[in-house]
Amino acid sequence: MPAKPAGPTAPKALHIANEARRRIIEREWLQGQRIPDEADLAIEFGAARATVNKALQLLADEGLLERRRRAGTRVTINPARKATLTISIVREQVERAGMDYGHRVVAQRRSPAPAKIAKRLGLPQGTVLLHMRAIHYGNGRPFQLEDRWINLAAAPGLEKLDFWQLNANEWLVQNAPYLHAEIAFTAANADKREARLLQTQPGNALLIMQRTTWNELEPITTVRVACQPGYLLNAEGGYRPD
Amino acid sequence: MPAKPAGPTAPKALHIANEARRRIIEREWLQGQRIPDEADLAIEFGAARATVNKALQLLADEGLLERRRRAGTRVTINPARKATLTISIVREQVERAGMDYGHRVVAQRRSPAPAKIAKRLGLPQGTVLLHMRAIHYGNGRPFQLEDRWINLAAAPGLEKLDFWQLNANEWLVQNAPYLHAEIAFTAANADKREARLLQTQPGNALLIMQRTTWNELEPITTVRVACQPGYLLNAEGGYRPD
DNA sequence: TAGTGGTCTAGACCACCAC
DNA sequence: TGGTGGTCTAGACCACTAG
Repeated sequence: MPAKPAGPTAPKALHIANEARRRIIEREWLQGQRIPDEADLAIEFGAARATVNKALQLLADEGLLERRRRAGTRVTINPARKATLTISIVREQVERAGMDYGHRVVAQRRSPAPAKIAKRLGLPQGTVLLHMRAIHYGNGRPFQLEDRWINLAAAPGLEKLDFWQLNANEWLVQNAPYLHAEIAFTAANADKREARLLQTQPGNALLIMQRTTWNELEPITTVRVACQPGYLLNAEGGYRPD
Repeated sequence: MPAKPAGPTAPKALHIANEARRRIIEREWLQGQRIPDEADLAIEFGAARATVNKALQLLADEGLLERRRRAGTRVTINPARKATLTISIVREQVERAGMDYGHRVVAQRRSPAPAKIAKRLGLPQGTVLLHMRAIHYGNGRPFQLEDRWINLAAAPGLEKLDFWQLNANEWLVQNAPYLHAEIAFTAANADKREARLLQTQPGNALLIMQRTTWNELEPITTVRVACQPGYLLNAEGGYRPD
């Protein structure tokens, strides 16, 4: 008899994952210890092995389990805490906060890449890039400063656009999907220009987000975003609730 | 004839995912457009529908596709860029950087929760918590400052421990697994005490990481970590390479 | 109400590696 | 070399919702 009903509406794999998580948290399965193998758990939960596999892979992705062929599945001793940052386009961030969005281009010109930028992109120093700086506003107050370098070769069609009006951020998201990205965060003291543009004082601590993206062949763009003082970047961590 | 060989060693689902990603990136499948349904793709790739499903779910998790029953699968218009932060225990971070790890507890005492902390934990103001501050060192130089509040009720066995010697961070990771976590980043200017402890100047911009964790019943701990000036936090973004 | 994704099952073969 | 996880298949039923 093939295919039993897939459960009322509660994904069985999730149920198994949650139950396994409970056992780990309540120390029924101890750190470093082996847990029963997939076949046994399949019997216990009355599920197919594939379903148990899906559940355990979920926990392994979360870092709670370590799985190896032949060696079995063990509870991780020092689980790394994983968090997922969802970085949407600035406009959506601002609008989600219930503010009116605006943006203004401060500078835009072709310019040979400085050593630092060239290195970050992996391009020869002096390669001509499009350099632009813009301010994103929420309710008329500066929200983020954007300092972006764009590899013209990787963004066909971009030369013709008028970024004085268009939003480079959104154009790139929509027109130059990336394959690989590097993201880093740091803090910096606002310099005079940043302070002026953000309408704050020089020296104030700013959260800096630095992103570089590549397609399969070449770098697309690198951007340094300086957030307004006090900006709190939230990430989602932990596991989904039962 | 059941079960064909699972492919030489190349997971077929990954191959399909990569090919689909290529089609998106190279605009063969346009933003907002519907892509063929699972059954058709299964035929095209000579795979079972379950395999195609796995591949497309992967892309949906990455934010490249939006899938809805009956409506089909569409290419996301403004894909949110997702990044995964892997936050391991400080000692591992330091050691991975090739430095010697050390840590020193600066203060430790029971104390009623200040309003701000109580609110963050969702506990009544004045609840007695364990408050501790510690410095983590790399090669003898301050690496991170940790300011932690622990809910004693959620960490049984903790009262008896000697945190002047033990590493609270690691003890908690090993003994009080959390179910839910909130993580946030911001920047702050070092105050005098922070500057002294980090051996830097007051006013310097510090990257601040603020984490709070809960088990299924109650908050466990909240911690504010101040990183040394110039600290760069790397996240992993984008998609896995082909 | 019919088309699409979501999920499960039973069986199978394979890769890996601890023993 | 055998036990364990990794993956695939073919078939099935169900949930959701666009038309």
